[in-house]
Amino acid sequence: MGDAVTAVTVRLGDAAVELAPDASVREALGRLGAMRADVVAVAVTPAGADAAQEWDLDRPLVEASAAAVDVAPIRAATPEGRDILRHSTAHVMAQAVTDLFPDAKWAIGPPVEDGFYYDFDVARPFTPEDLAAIEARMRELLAAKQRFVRAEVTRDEALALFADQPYKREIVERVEPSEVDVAAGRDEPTFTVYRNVAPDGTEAWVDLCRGPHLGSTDRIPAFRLMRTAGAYWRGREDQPMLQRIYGTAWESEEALEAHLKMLEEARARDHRRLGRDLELLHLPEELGPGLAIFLPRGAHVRRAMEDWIREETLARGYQPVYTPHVAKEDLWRISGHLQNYAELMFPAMEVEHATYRLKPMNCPFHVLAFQARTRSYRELPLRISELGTVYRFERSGVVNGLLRARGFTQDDSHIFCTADQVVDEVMGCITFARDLYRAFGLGDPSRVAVSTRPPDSLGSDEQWEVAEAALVEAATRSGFEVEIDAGEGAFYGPKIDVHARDAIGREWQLTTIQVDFNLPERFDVAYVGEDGARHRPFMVHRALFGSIERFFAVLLESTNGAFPLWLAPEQVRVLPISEDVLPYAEEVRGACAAAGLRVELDAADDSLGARVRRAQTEKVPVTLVVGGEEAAARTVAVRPYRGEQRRGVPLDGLVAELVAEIGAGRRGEIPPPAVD
RNA sequence: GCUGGAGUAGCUCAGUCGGUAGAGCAGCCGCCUCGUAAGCGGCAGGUCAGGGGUUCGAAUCCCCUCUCCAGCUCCA
Repeated sequence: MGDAVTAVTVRLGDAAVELAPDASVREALGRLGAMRADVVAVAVTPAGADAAQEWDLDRPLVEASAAAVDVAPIRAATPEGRDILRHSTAHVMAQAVTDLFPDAKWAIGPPVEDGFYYDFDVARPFTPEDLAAIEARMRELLAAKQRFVRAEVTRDEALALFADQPYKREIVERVEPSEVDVAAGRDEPTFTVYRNVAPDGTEAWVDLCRGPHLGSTDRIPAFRLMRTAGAYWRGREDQPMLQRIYGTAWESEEALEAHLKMLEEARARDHRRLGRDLELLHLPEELGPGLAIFLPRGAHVRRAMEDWIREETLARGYQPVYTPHVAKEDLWRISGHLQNYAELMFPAMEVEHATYRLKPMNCPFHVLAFQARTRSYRELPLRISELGTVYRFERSGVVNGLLRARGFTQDDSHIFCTADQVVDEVMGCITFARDLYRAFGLGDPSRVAVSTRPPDSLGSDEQWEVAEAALVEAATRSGFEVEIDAGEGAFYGPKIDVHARDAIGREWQLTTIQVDFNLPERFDVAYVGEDGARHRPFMVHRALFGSIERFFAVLLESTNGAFPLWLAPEQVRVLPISEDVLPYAEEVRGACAAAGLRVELDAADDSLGARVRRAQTEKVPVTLVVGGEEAAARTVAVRPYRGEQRRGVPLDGLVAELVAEIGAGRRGEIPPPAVD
């Protein structure tokens, strides 16, 4: 390094070309036949380096400080390419904001999933009219064909350049020298800035940025400003609130349109809308935010979920308990919830000189169940389980239908076990979670993450280390690649979160498995060991659905309300073609009901077409149309929600078929259907 | 909790300059007796989120509160 390089060999796959050091990577790609209009940047790997760097197209080869480099074009329609495109669009937006609001101070403007944002400190929040004006100004800047020009500066130069930009100065001041800087013998980091240069050579704007960027502003094919939002500087509540503008940018108008259409569809999939339209849920204002009523159709689905988990829980050796919804404050003081969790608990209720609290968690009750009598090591592992409804006073801004509620039900279990049983027990929970995801059509877990010790937490270092290691071992031995979410554990112990991906690709955290060493200590929980002495058990807490309500909402949005047969609130609908076949239609309904199917007869005074339409829009999995032909032959015409119609299907055979499908569905043997 | 946006019939939405509210769907009643995604006609349905203010007059303008949405923060 540092030696004068006279020529650089540039390789792309099998092709190679030798160029002068001052040639740009753009030129190199051109010579290699890999330059296209949609190439936004270049992945450059200097010989000997183990990772590629993203470079601007106009950056000269000499800056690689290597005699040979590997290059690969980064195209707009790739995740990396879109990030660059969006990052550049964020810069253009900041320039437009500065043009329209000269006093605006800039914070950060990164690409994010599906778009970008930029945070500003401005005198007043942006209005929708401001957004339209900013977007219009951005279109002028795109047409102005400003080039993005990269430059390296020192810390002092950067501080001088952004003398009137306090947030940029703060960023500059906080940066430590990177590994690259250290390797190059620099004790100060190098900063990069990007100047926006107009075709006439004048500098229109400059921003601190790691890059890379597009060659020029007219290379942004399609963008849209989406919305404004408040956001704390550096994401901390004690910091000033900035005004954030979200936008999105894409490689083509078509891609932008497709994205906007997808957003529209996601809105239509909202569980609150589906819950209302399909008469599953009722979220009236009279109840209060974060509280829900399950209407009969929703209740049928929920019961199917609850029946499944109850049966499986018993089959896997858990003991059921029932516990109350409130308890005296003393209990919450012993458990530590009043000290550590008070802001999430509903306020106290005074009753006959005693103070009661709604339960935010089921754990203390399960501990009391364990302590109902002296426990022997022979009883361990003891798995205590219930569907326990808890109430948490969530801050008003975070409540979100069933996904984030103030009252919700956990399929909650606490496993009391010895140290050497922990790994097996946690593995059992992970396997259980996998089986549950499969049965409910979510496929296998998409992500398994162990959350480690957070800053404010109870317990000793040794306890945490042992428990974290046990969780990692259990997840690994269950066949999952474990990710570590550092510092994300609960205050009372580390946890494993099991995530699933829904039908439209969104990831949800559902199952949580936690080790709790707080409660056993606080309640002085003990069992009598083989040696006759008292021993402290480990306590593993797990909720597989997470929350029944939340899982229900995820399932509803994932299936778009078209539940698999075994979960559907109404599994079969019978439609008589005319009044004279009503007796046979009744018979069909009766045959289904006798087999345990949830079935309705729609003999309303509407045309068959209207009733078929109603059955389809209500997403009933199986519609049976019966007329004279069917009555005579004791068959049905089957119209499934998805798939082909079948006529002349024998009634008995169909009922057996549906019963078999329900069994298979419950056992997780039916793969999820195509996206509805 | 914080920032912005919104709240009109069960649902989706219109309502101009401040002049006391309308459509489609759903519901109810009647006609039609029907072969696979909307047959026809009629009726009823509103404290315009709630409260206060300005005004001769408020869905419309102002203030407060509640709720919802999008974020931030937080989380199952």
